[in-house]
Amino acid sequence: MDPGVRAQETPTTEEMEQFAKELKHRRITLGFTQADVGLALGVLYGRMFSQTTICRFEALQLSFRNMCKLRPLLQRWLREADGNGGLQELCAAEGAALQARKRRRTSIETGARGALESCFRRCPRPSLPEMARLGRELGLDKDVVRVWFCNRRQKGKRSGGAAGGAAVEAAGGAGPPPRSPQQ
DNA sequence: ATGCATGAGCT
DNA sequence: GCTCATGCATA
Repeated sequence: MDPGVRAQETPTTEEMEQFAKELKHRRITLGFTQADVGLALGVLYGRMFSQTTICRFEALQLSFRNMCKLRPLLQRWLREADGNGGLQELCAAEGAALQARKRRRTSIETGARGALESCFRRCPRPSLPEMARLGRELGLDKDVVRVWFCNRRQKGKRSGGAAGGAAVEAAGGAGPPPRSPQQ
């Protein structure tokens, strides 16, 4: 009764950093851009990823759990890519992306950003009324403020660079995530 | 490389 | 509404 094959074990932070570094190096050596890799994953798995995601993976700027999910795919891409003689321009253009969307990116003034950061330090999770008030003071829409706080919290959960935090979890039974009763 | 945003899933 | 995974748009 030898399990032999164990259910996917959680890689250590060191292994993850090592892999991210190797991926980036080989990717560049093979002459691929981050966008190329994202597209290749689409061809190999039917699941495409953006340049942004590949960039964040290499920089360890995703949550540890997210990194664990993407690693197997990137590992296989690495195998395919360098096992091919080292130079293949597969999947050049998948029918030329048809971009009809033109979403605009809101730009928050430097001053307002500083104010938001100050508030975040005091309270990372302000209530809706408070965010609305803050928005009024800064001349920002309440939803812009709400989204800003959401994104700010996410940044604090990144793997790389984030030291002193809890990058290790789920090792046989993680307790229930602490949930604060929001209104 | 990174800021602001969307959408799914959960509570 | 929040968290989480993900990406368009832009610095």
